[in-house]
Amino acid sequence: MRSETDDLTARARIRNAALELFGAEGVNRVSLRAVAARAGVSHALVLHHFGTKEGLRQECDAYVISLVRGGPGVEALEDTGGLAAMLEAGAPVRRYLGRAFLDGTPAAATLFDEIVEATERWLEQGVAEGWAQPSEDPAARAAIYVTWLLAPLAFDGHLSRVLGLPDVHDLDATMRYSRAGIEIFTKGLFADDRALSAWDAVREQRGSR
Amino acid sequence: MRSETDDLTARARIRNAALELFGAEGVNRVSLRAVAARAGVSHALVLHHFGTKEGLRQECDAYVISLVRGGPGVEALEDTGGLAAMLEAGAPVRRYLGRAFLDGTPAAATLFDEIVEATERWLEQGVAEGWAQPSEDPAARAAIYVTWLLAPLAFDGHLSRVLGLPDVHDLDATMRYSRAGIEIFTKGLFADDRALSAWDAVREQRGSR
DNA sequence: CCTGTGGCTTACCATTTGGTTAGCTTGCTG
DNA sequence: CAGCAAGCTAACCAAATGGTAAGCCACAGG
Repeated sequence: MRSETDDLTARARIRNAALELFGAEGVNRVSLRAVAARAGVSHALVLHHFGTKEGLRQECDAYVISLVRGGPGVEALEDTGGLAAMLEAGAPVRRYLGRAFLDGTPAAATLFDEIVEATERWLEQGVAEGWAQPSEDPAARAAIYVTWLLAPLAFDGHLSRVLGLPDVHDLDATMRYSRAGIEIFTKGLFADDRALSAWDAVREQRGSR
Repeated sequence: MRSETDDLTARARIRNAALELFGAEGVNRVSLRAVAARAGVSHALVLHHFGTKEGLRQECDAYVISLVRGGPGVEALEDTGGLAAMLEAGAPVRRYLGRAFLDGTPAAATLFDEIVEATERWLEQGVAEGWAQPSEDPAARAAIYVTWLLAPLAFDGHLSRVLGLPDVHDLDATMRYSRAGIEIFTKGLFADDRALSAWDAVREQRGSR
């Protein structure tokens, strides 16, 4: 197993270093000098290759998004909404994606929209085929569903701490909490309609005000 | 309605300004000078009152957490896991809390743990009383449930954009997506066990490797 | 009237940040 | 070999940031 420092081009090394650091810390908490140091180059080289820090971020965005889109099969965005490909990607990429969605970069916003749209189509199909529950508000449901699948990426630290796991991005950790999620998606969480009724009561109350 | 700039003490004005800005942008993207400007004071006064930026953040943490804990009834953390109080708080407070969880401050971590623990007890009670589904892994389920309730706070921008709403923190917006969430919690998302079966298949496959 | 004391500001400082410039090295090509 | 382009660096810069020092100002109490 060769060291990453040896073989890759400096440009790729910088991109990878940025990917890891941006994903772990957030873009604005990471300085170009930190990226350069991790890549083993001078900080001026980062600018030489990417122009600005924003340029570097865009390169990371494009790279990661290309991984997700061109993942295991072009139909990735057609089944579980591209999220399968995302979850199969390496931990650094996953972390970076989570950060990107949180930071709200334009590229991430576009990707998010795509995923939600694909998910809505997918669920619509599921309803037609009978394996998904119908919904009063399919658009909102698709959006919420996507945010829920992304939630573990956003709250990784808390999840791992609470579950006593070393790192949520470990496959073991992913397995455990995804099981809990699928359980809810399959059986629901509530055994009766009281929450739904309560919500409707609130809606009515507000509507009559 | 008086302007906030008039009556409050400068200290409180600074705290409120910090709360808003930190919540909207994230702590490290906001400078002390920006906070000071919004509060209408010099940036040195911020330091005079709170010592350091970290001190200011801790004050915000403590203030917001006290709002959540001492919200509508001390039993807040006993029913829907303190999240009800959180959602009833004003938009700035909600935004700040979301950021705090994402930034992973120690105080936020403690609060998160409390909420998860309270939620687990609450669900346990629900199972005993028959209004909640049983779970194979109650701890993981409680943790996932909490992250799911927090997800809209984390992905507010994306949610509002996708749903065509001006601001997720508007009550109208909250109503809409929470309805979709409760729907899933009540009816589930999948109408059969195929996702659960697929997960178990993966587990078996991994276990035998 | 003096004398604090607390709220508050101006002026300053060291550090870090993203970004620029000039120049060095290496290797390819005419 | 000349020269030229690409990869790369050291040195530098202006701006912004968190933080400090000194002092102003109002007002309470002796």
